[in-house]
Amino acid sequence: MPKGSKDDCFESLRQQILTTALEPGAGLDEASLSAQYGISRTPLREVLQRLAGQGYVQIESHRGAKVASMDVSVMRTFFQTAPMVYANIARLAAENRTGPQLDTLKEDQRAFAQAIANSDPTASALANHRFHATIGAMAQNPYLMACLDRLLIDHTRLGQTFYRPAAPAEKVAILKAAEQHDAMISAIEGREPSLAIDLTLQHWDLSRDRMERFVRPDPLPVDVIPLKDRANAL
Amino acid sequence: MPKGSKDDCFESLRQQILTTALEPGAGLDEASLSAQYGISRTPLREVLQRLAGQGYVQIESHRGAKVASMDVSVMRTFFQTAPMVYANIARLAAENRTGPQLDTLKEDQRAFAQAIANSDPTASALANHRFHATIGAMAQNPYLMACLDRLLIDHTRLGQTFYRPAAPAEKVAILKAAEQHDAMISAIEGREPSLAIDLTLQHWDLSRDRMERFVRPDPLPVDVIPLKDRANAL
DNA sequence: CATCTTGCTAATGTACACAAACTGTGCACA
DNA sequence: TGTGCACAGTTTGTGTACATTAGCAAGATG
Repeated sequence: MPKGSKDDCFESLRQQILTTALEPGAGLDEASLSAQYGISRTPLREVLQRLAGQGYVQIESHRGAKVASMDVSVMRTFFQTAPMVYANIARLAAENRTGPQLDTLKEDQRAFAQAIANSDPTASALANHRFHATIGAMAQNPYLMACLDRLLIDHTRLGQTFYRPAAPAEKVAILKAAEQHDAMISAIEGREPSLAIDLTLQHWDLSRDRMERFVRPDPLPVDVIPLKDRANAL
Repeated sequence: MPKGSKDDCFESLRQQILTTALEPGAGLDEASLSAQYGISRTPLREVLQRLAGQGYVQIESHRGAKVASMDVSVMRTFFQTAPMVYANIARLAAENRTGPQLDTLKEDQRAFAQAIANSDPTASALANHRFHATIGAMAQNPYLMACLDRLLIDHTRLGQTFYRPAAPAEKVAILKAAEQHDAMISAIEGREPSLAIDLTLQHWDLSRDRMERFVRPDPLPVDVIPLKDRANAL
């Protein structure tokens, strides 16, 4: 799909990484990517370097670029760090948000609701990502924003890898998440920092529980096998 | 000074930015820089992009690169954010530090003390930067590290702009800072997170007071002008 | 006289060719 | 049979020429 635009390439790669269409650790070949997007290797390399600067990819000298990995040690750190940063971002967003930013946030939420209605998990994940990135922008804090960006990358990717399309609880959870978004919008619009923090932490708990349930699912019932068969097994 | 190495160029620009030899907002011309460091424009652009990724410079499309600015709104955010991040980094560093990292930290502190002994403010600022960056590495938290990196850039630059070589209090303060570094090393070595946090916050208070004193100095004595002259003025 | 248009200039952005480095394979030798 | 080395192939890094764009200044036009 030759498009010719560098920004298109950047966005495409970014979204593919967020949706794990490009899996963590996947190699990114300059030649094939530049051919794929119809741009030369020079601007493609710039795209990769920008992605590396924001934590999407890792570049090793003479070994090319890889999608940022997500091993267990990173996950541990993620769960340790996210709530603190999210809470502080929420506080600052409630204090510093501007009118246009609030409009953007509501638009993000509309897109999120639409994606849920369409039962499109990829689109909803990306819309959710944008929603939280917009809250980050409201905080007007470039330092925390650098941290938040990286957290959101891994959060969105974890949400994808832990997504179970078949589970009915999944649908309930995402609808509840959408409700929480609405409440967060109200808190930010009403400039209520402490409420925004509380709602954000509740939102985090929901997301964390969803992921934990995936790692440590409900054990299978032990008495599925009838007693008579159990006797036979012995 | 043609050196031929890309990393040299990166380090040189980085240090010049940290020491404000390149002032915030200063334009960075590709052609002259590539000539200066004896590398072609392509690798130089990569250097600038890497610097942009870490927050040292800002790149605008078709307008080239500038040293990251430091306006008042950024400063406000800096003072708001730094203590929280520093404290959390200190806690994690005390919990997660490794032996080799501790050696590096002690080496950084030696270099800092040496720079103080030599009365070299530029070298001591860079050594101090490395000291705190090493503590950041100990925390093993890539999310907070991204935040810390940006904070340290501005912290080091603020320290430079607020430096008064003539003030005797300055010498006292930097010696006290060195003592605090030693205490922090002990706390990290002894794996005492809460102590590390306390010491870090004390260290922050010292640094903040130094900078505040610069902005809001002690008022000049009002009775310097003898009374008789004052009568004449009327 | 003010404002808009238009062309020039100096910078950044792109493409491509060449150089350097890493990886894997095959062969020789212990 | 196992180990080490050398070479080839592939991929990344660099240099250079060319294309494109933003900013500015001069001129035309209302």
